[in-house]
Amino acid sequence: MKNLRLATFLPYQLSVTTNKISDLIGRAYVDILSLSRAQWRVLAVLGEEAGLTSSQVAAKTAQDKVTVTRAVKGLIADGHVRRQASQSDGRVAHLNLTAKGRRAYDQVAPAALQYEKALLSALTQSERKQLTQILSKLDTAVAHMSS
Amino acid sequence: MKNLRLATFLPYQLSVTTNKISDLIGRAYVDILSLSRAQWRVLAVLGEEAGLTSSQVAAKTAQDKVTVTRAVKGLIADGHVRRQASQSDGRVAHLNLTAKGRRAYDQVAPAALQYEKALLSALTQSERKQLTQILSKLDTAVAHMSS
DNA sequence: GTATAATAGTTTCATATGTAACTAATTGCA
DNA sequence: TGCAATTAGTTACATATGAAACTATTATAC
Repeated sequence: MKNLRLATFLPYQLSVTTNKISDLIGRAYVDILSLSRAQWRVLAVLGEEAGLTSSQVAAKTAQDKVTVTRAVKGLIADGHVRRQASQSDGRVAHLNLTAKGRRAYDQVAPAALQYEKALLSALTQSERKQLTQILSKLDTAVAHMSS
Repeated sequence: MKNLRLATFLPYQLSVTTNKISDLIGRAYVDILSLSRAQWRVLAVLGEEAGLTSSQVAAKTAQDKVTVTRAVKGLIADGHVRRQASQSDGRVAHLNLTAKGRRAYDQVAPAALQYEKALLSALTQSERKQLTQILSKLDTAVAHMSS
């Protein structure tokens, strides 16, 4: 078996590059809006689709339900999100952006897309396709390995 | 400008897939050795190269110096690492694996490589090359964007 | 040569995180 | 119907994290 060298170890490379990108983009919502990454993700999915429940948000953002609970608590406290009890199921509540939340979303989403665009401009069209496909394959592989 | 959709947003995809992989591999050293990810990274670079200083470890593992301080403290406490003051520079200390640390490294490194191998087997040879190259390009791009 | 700046590393503080235990509501099924 | 098993969501706990302030040492400038 070949030796382990961190610098060429795929999971490490992925982690380092991903964290750099996350940190960079994180500034957009941390600096501008004082939102945590978890909160920004909640905002983002609610901006796409209104009325999601906490569990749905957790699934869509790939975050722990505890993380979502806390993020939502903060977002409600500062008026970005409104919670509305479900009529049909007493356990769940639907979450929606307030006008303030919508403004925050409309302010940060373009900045995020701008970052993505800048990153993607470093890649050829073919590389972009490849990357998406590779990530999808890795995702499938890791899912199999976890079970 | 197109709309933001989290599911197809590259930084998000990268983050989700990377975290899944990190969590999976993390089990190898968390479960087997009760090491944190930060500690494992320190162990890994010291396993490759002996006598590194804390700063060098921080640079090589892409971790904050505070994180390294704490990881090293733990590793010294449970006997995986030994610290040795530098003769030439009173500020720094050189870090080395103890015999126990070496054994831990020798035990976990193959497991980590095994995981990497399994992941890479989901990709074609060409995709593996592409991925490394793409990550490197993204890394360069994000470095430029940060400054 | 001495004062200033820079570097290595640690500690403090405030916050973020995941696991597990918990409450409340709903579903499944006998 | 009625009770066990699920599910949604929260709380409690232990631990992890980064920013900033701090100490000690070395390098730089004059």
